[in-house]
Amino acid sequence: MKIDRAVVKALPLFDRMSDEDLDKLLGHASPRRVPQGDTVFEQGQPAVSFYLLLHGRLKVTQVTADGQQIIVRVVHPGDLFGFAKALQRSDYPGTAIAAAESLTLGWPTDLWPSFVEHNPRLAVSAMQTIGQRLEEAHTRIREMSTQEVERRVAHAVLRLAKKAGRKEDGGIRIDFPISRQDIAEMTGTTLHTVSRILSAWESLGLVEGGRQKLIVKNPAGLSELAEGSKDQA
Amino acid sequence: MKIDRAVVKALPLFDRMSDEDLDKLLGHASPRRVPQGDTVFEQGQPAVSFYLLLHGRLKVTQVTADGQQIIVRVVHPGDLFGFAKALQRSDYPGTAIAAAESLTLGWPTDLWPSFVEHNPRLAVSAMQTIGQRLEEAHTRIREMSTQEVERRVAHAVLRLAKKAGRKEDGGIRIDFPISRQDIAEMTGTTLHTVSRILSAWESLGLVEGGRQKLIVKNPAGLSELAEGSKDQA
DNA sequence: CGACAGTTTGATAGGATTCAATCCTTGTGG
DNA sequence: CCACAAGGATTGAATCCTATCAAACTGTCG
Repeated sequence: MKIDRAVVKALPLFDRMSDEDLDKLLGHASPRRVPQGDTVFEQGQPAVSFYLLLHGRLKVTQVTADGQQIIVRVVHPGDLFGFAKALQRSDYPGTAIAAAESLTLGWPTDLWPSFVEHNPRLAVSAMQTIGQRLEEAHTRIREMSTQEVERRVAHAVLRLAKKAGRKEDGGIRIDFPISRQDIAEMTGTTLHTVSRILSAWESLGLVEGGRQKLIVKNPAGLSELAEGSKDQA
Repeated sequence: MKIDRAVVKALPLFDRMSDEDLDKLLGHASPRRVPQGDTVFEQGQPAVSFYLLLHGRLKVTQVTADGQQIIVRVVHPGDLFGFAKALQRSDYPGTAIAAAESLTLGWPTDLWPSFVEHNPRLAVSAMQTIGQRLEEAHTRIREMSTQEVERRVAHAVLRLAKKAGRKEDGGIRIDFPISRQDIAEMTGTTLHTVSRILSAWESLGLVEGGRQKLIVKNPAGLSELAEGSKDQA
């Protein structure tokens, strides 16, 4: 399969890299088409590769010892994922599963250290990426510590709309199949509660739901909910 | 104030650095004694320096828009902290306050990029550090999503015992002043609930409480609680 | 047109927060 | 050295949000 160099070059992570270096990088990369529902790697497997998502959408999940599942994060096009080696561990901490048909680019994990040492710029960029992810994690911790479920769901939906939203007639549609269960696993609640909340929102005209479908009709209204306007009164 | 080079050199983050480079590094560092209750930096301030904790104990807190406070993490001796620049932001995301009298080493933030570019090894180490922190954050998210309060508190206490425990007559003492409120802010609950839980544990002989004091008498018993033995039955 | 996966909705129970009051402990000042 | 202030901790009672249990519904796919 032919890899479009321009696509990769457009990503912030690689934009400072010379064409020469980039070609060398792409020379080692293996593209892979991932059908919906298939996994790129699974929790506990040895980390043999790290990846870049070119197209589609992935969910990274973790299963706890007692069988409960959570969604750690959603991978959007342009995101690097599965670089366990950078986290100083030899196996993947989670499972990456395609929420929609996806296209990934994979490199052998062994190449990571040499990449980083040969391209300090890349090292800095990668570190910033992880840093941002850390901040997102802290945001989530903060939300889960201090906010009730409805606000957390509001935040999660707004984030999805921003990261994976596509404008549509009178609303922003989440551009990949997403279930109530998924949202529940992102916010630390149950699908029942999510369903109730979305139903309530739908009757308020804030969103429009459906089977694995979600359209935000009134982002401003949702934001108000998310920010907890009740304190302002 | 004289800085003990050997102390710094012993840290994993710097152990691969040459004496020469290390001296250059320390030449730019400013040591600072931080009395209990004082802050090293505060949330929202411009990130002028990044730090290393040599001695003592710090709590990194965040305050939400509506005034609620959470403890993001506890900084232990040997930990790097406050490197907001690496997270691609110009201000500190949280406040670092001394839980006990502490000693820090600070460098101007501007030096960070040059450090990293001149010492790829350091870049890798730093990235691993952030990576570990990310994992910790995910662990916390997972716990908050799936576990009831008592198990979360058990985990938090065990972590504290491991990171800041000091053996004592028939128990492991958390070696810095810590209140129920602190534990509540670490686990996303209220001090009341924490107090009730600790009281219950004390009557079971698992811990011994007191004013800003906590001694783990039976780590194994606590672990059992933390792992959720109820599912095993 | 079944069958299944996803969704909705009702009823119930329970864990945790909130509100409130009291009790300790520690440090300070007279 | 003792008393008092002040922050910290404990405990009770009531409430409420959310999970759980349970059942029915519906859109979609083969």
